[in-house]
Amino acid sequence: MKKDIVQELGYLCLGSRLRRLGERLQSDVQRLAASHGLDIQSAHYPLLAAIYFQGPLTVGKLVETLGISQPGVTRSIGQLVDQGYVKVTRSQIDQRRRTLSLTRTGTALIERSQAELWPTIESTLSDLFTRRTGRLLELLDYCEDELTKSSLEQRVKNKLNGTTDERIA
Amino acid sequence: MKKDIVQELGYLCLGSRLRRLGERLQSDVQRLAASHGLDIQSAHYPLLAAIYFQGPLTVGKLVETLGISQPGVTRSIGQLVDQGYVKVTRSQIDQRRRTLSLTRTGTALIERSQAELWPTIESTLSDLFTRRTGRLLELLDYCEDELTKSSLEQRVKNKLNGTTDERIA
DNA sequence: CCAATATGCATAACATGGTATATATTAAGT
DNA sequence: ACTTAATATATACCATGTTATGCATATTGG
Repeated sequence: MKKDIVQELGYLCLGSRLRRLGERLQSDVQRLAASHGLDIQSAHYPLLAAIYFQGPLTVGKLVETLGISQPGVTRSIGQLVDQGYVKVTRSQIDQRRRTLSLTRTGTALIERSQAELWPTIESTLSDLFTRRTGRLLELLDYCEDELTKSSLEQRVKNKLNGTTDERIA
Repeated sequence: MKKDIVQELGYLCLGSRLRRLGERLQSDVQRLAASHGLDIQSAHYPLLAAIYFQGPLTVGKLVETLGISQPGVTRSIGQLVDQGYVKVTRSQIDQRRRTLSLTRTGTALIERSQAELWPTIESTLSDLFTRRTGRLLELLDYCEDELTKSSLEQRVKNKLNGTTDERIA
């Protein structure tokens, strides 16, 4: 690997590296979902899952549950409503509150994802990220290199095909 | 801590969590810089540092060195030129290439940052992130909680004031 | 030498996060 | 009851990353 500068700067590049690694994983998950015919942005999974597992929630509860900013939740919910996965009802007792629940389509999406996709992703990432090193930077180096050699998407597909390929993973 | 859902979903939330943790660190570093009178976006440090340590570079070389996309580099460089930290010269031999070097102001900015800011950030983050756990998710839980209790910014300031406060750090 | 390809950078459009602030509704204090 | 404060959500705008694509300049093959 090159990027001597990144390694030399060490923790000073940590913010940018974490961010980019996160974006990379998000887009891999999204591509995987797409290849299963699941039309979803991976960043929306946490919202849908929270509603699925905890039942109807308000925007504020979602913010609390997920630790994302309120405007972020509001926008994501807007998109999910447009896509028909979430429906909104204004509370009768408090007209400010908007209660969010899954539509039939939304529920189906989550159930299919949970059955077909999540376990493999979970297991692949767990393999990749569970490493003996306690030093984050080394773990980060390792994971970035590995994901460059073979993306999460590729790894998941290999796993599904039984091509476990331990030489790479 | 709440966020049971985030913990329950595990690696499925990893992308979003890494990304947001990264953004948080970036903005803390930026606030720290500002409080030292250093007018810089923290995401630009890697670019400036690369030019500082390796001498004048083209856009393409920066892309290679940092592992960031070319449009990302182009935009950041544009801002750094506007701020007067970087100057651009078109290569005589190849008119497509743009060579980037630091201005006097840019060099001063890096040298002051290196002297006054980077070592403390490095050491604070190293303390925080060097933990015995090999499981990334546990490390992530730990770091998110700790940074919620006391931000990187606060920790660095404590460190500079000798308020080491090992109970929190 | 000229057409075709390759290279280096720029531009456009999007994704996903953030903060600051506006608006609407409810709750509270006098 | 009526002003004021608090709460829930929405809107506007910014930061930093990404792909996809355009355009100018270099290089190469016939």
